[in-house]
Amino acid sequence: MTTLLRDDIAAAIKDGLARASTELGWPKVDGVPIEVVRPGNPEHGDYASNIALRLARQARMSPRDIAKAIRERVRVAPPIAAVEDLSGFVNVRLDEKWLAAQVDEIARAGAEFGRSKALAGKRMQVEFVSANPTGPLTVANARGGPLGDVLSSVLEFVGAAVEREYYVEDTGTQFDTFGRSIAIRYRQLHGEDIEVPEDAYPAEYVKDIAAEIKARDGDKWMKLPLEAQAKRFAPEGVEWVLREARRVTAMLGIHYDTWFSQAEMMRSGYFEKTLAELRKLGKVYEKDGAVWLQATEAVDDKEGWVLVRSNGDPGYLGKDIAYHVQSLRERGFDKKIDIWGSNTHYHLIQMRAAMKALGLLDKFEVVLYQYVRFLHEGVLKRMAKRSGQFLLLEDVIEAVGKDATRYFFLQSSADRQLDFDLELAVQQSNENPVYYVQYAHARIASILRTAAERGITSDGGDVALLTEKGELDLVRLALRLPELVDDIRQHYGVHQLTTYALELAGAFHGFYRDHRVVDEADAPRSKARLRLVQAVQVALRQTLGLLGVNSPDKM
RNA sequence: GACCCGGUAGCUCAGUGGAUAGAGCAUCACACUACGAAUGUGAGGGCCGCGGGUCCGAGUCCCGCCCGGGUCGCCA
Repeated sequence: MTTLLRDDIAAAIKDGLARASTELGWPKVDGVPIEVVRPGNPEHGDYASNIALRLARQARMSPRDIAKAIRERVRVAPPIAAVEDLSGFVNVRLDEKWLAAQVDEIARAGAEFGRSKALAGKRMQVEFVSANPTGPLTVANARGGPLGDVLSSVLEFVGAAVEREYYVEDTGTQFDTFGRSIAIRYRQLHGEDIEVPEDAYPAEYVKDIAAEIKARDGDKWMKLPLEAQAKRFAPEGVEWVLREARRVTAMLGIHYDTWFSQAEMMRSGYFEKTLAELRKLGKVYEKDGAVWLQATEAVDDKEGWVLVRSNGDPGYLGKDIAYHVQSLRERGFDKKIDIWGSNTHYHLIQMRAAMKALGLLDKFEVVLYQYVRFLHEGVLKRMAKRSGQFLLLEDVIEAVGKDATRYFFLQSSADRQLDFDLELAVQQSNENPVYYVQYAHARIASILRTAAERGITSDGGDVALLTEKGELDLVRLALRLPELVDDIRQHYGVHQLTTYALELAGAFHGFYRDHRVVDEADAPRSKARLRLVQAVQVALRQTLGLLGVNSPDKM
């Protein structure tokens, strides 16, 4: 399957339109794309096009006449069985023999089903989570995990070479503060009466890190002044955090290709190089001893944003621009997709302005997800590492498992805010829709086992025997997966996969009720239906695979 | 004040400008001596926040307003 079914249908309609246009002497109607959708109402066929409605004004004809003229000229040949026109729509019905034959195609394709080469040859970097390396992963900053991981999987599925990247921000103020926080705890552990200042990280894990250092080195560092200790301990703290991040993301089934260090980027000289380029472009100015980027895209009254602080330290924006330039130029990615929390939306405005100035805007994409709050003592709260108030990702995974955790994050669109109630999540984990989908998969596996025990397999099954609506509707649904994957390639709405999984599983459960698959009295039909449920299983497995969720044969 | 996201069934949410707005949960009533009941069938439940506009057609696009969340730092 090299092209998408809907594209084939659209091409057939376009061909019909072209013929109608020449035969009837219509004015030129170039440039109008043929859109094809799956109508919600089955009476309207398998695909519908609104082309006649779109053309009506321009052609100064009634939509019905246009639709009729097109309908009469669309070539009817598999996969198309019939073309109808109704209220200005051109509706297409798929050929049922052709549909049945797709069962073999899908079952045979197996792990290849749904794949494409749409992005073959493209190198893409998907950067996600990348939380400040100053504490463990919380449910808030973890939301980017499943989003980024599944998007990466989909992009790979359509042929791209994808690198999953965790950007380690191991320079800057927060990094220094983290080191100082550890140093203070270290001193406290040695009996020093020193308070934790307000801007430090107060949480318990900071003590754990300090205790680890003490256990290993004793009072070896006590003679150093605080700032020197901070410098010494910050990288150790980051090591600890990254070790945790690696472990916990792995629990979620996420495996990064690169853990890219900001410090390393700074050492590469890219920061200065990028600054020089921006300066050359005339996008940079000096004020109050700092270096600023001109806010050409500003949506408010700001004139610019700081790239280098007046104390000489590189600012976050400057570093992030340089990091992106390095990824897209030196590291050679055709596209960099960042999965960011919505609190960075102002940063995104700044980044877009910078990327535009540098001519890299078309290679820079961001998926913003809204924040996750959590229920703490009955009250919804935002999480913040610096306030020491958060719900650990690890605790959630341990409570409800990897699959339910991933599914929870992937159910709603990134644009929607999530509220997390751990108690409720545990209580409801058995009702997580992921099990509904997995159950469909396991049920099919069970049917195949039972059939095999009774000496019936799908071998030699003739899918031409699949003629019932209930049977063919399953095929129709399965065939939607490649199109859905292509939608996600374009719009990044990975949550649609969970909706689809639910729909396919539901369709199968309904089919199961009405149709006996294994029937010793009718071996040919059994074989054909076994083939069918195998195809459904393939579609389910492919979908769950993209979601990073298991496809169990037994539950 | 400016900008971003959300407001759809009691709850949680789907819904690429199309034709009669969907699912899960919850409630009620049913269905296992049949391939897995973690299932299925049926019922009830909707001014798609409000008001304008564009369009042949608006839950979807535009404008205004209301409500909830977020952001606007020489932090990251």
